[in-house]
Amino acid sequence: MTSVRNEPGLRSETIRRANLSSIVRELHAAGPMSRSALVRRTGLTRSAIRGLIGELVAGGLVSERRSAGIGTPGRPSPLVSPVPDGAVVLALDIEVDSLAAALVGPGGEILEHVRIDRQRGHSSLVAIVDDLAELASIVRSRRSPIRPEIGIGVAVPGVVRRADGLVSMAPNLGWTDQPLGSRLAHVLGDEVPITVANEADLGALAEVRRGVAAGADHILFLSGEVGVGGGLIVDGRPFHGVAGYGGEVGHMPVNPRGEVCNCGGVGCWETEVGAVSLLRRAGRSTSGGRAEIDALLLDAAAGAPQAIAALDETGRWLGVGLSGLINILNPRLIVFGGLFQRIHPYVAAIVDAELDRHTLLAPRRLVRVVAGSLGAEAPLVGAAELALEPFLGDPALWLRRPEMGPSRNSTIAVRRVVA
Amino acid sequence: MTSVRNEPGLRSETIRRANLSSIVRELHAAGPMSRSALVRRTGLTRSAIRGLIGELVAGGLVSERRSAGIGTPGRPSPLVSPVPDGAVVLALDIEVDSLAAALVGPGGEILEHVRIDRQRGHSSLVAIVDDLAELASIVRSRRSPIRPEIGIGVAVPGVVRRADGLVSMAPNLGWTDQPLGSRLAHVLGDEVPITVANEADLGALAEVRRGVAAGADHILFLSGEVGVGGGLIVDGRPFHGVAGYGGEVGHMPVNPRGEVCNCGGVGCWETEVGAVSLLRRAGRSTSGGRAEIDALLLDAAAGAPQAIAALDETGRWLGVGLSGLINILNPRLIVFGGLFQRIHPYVAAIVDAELDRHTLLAPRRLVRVVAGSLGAEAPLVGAAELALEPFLGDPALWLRRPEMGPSRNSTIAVRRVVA
DNA sequence: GGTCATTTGATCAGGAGGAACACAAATCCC
DNA sequence: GGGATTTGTGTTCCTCCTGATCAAATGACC
Repeated sequence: MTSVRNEPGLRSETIRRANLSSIVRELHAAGPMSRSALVRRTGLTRSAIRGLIGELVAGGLVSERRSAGIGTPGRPSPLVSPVPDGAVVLALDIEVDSLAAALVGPGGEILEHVRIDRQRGHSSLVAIVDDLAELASIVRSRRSPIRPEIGIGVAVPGVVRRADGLVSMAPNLGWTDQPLGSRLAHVLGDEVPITVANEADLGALAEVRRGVAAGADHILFLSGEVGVGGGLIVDGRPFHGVAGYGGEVGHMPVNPRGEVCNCGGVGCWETEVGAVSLLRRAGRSTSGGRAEIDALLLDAAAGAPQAIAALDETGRWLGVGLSGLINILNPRLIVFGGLFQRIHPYVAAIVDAELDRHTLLAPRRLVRVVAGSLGAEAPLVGAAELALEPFLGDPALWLRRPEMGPSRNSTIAVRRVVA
Repeated sequence: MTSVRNEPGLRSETIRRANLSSIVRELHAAGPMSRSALVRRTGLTRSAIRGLIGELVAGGLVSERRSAGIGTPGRPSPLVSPVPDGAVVLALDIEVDSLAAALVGPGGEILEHVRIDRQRGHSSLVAIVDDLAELASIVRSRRSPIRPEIGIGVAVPGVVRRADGLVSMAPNLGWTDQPLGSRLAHVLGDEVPITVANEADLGALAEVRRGVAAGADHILFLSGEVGVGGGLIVDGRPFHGVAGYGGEVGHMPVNPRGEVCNCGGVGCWETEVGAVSLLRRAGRSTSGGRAEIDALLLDAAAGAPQAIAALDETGRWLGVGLSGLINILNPRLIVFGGLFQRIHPYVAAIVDAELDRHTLLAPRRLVRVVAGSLGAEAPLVGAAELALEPFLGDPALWLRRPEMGPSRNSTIAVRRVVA
């Protein structure tokens, strides 16, 4: 039931904000383009674009310069570009075996980037946050002086409550109900909004903004090393259920006679398709991490039967689980990230065959399974996009007023006195 | 990647349309209310509401009348109501064992309603469409003269392509790739838009608009007799993947050693939780349909062990499958419809217990499982809501102009001649 | 190199739409 | 019956986009 809203109704200002947003989004998505291209892509008139661009230029968010002549008749249209320093975000990424920080500018340009290895296994919240803070100061110092970031985005391999960045569960870090968001705010300062999200959700966002899924409306991103995570883009927007817990496809039950999962359930999908089961099937140490997987893939490439059989079996279970997800979600694209991106060449054929067997015909025809294009940096890129989102949605909030002109609202109403 | 759009950019008119829409939506959702209540709920000013209501009144879509005094000081605010004939839709419902038609007015008021029994089993597209046409003419004749409906919504127990109403698969009707949409347009006329959708999708829409889930943002509606269907509401809007095929939760794989499903797969959820498995577990005829289920429930209520055991087993599988869905979707509410609504009292406790076992803690805490409130009419109600949606989204398109005033755009520009 | 077509920027009037304000009307309370 | 309160009414103002017109800059062509 709709109730009282605190926001005011739509008014002229809403239009302006939305139109500014659509210009900034176009530039962010497709890079610098001519003013006339913006006219075509936004549907606004030349006059309107002119006014809006003027405001963005005055506000220091975009710049115009003469475009190099490109052989078309007519008056040349100036090239509009985002100003590199216009809106910079800090992206942080907590992975099972590494930590990373980056400064990212509008258009997704990575200005600075640091990644350090991390011991696999459990670490305290405080220790990780301190390490992240150090990485942040490193990338910041490389680019000083810089205006403060407009937002901070953080990727975590765990279940995250969006509202405050509480990490409800992160088995690979050994975390339960750890207040990552507030701890980060404590260390990094609370002037800048900090948004924490699941790494798979951010991988999905990254691939749909800057990767193979660019511009797709409905995608499912699958990521995982030990655990298996899913990220959903629905109608072009990130999906995350009621509290941000959505997308935990790893704990979909697929095999009631399967193994016990570390979530407490039995036969969860991730017990069949995760790195551990793949390594065990191949007869390898399950504690080796990424190097062990790489060795397995080398074996498979060389034709080792046990390696190939292990990948086939994992591929079959991937197909079984994905079938259910495709039936439920009817996505246009499934993007393999993380571990799955690396094994994609080896399992793609089997996955497709399983999909043919288990998926309803209609949604099957529409979906494709592809490897991601961003590799290990997908969550970091997604974290930047997440932090940038408020800016893209309403850039007017970040317009620096050139000078505060005298208020024109000085009309003094004359009170009429009635007898 | 964003591309050239055909729509113009946002302008003043967009604002007006959106504000008209929000007024009409409020009235549709919450029923008649005072003008001042609309001011509070839309966030618009009194001036704006005045103008907008005036336009809607002049256009014949709403009416104002003095409200009965209700004991509050201040000038009384007139009650704004949708005009019953303002926007009427025709809703059609194809069920396994019945067909229905209804005329539904704004506010969801059912003006006329007919439902007839149907032989369970396969029927040709042509025969069913002819029957629906007859039902349509019956409800129409009961309310003549009436202006033509503004839309027709159709519920089908099958997989439907939204774009043209092609029924890709409807096992219970024996349909494969049947062009229901175009056939209906052929018989009912193509002046009025016809939208066909899956019955579970429409059940979800019905429950979120007029049922237990009123106003919830994220819900999963579960429906089914023979097959099992799911309907999703995501962020308050119906979800239906790329082509409308989303929500087919019945074919989620849950038991690789289970039975063969009529989709060709093995161990689909619906082979474990559908009516057939329930009846078989209870040792009853699996061809009996609804009456057989009712008898089973009577037995269970009387304490018959086999009936109770069968319901328990179905409840366990319900819980297992729902756990996966909750982990993936993080919904606020799961609404049991159709068969599941009827068995809800008998399985609720077991389902909850299974959810406690299999669902991740964080999303588990936020979700509730409830019985639907619309019973067998949920798909029909949803079909009406679906047909009404274009009207709610932009009521300005249905404003009847009282009289066409002389165009004021008669400014004749003087062409300046330059030397 | 000049001319013309074409495309696009610049400028300005116009219109649409909501906000803000003052005032009037209608109701309740005392 | 007077006052407080709430809400409708009417007017003015501001914001923002559109559309028309002119000017500028470029390519194509002779």
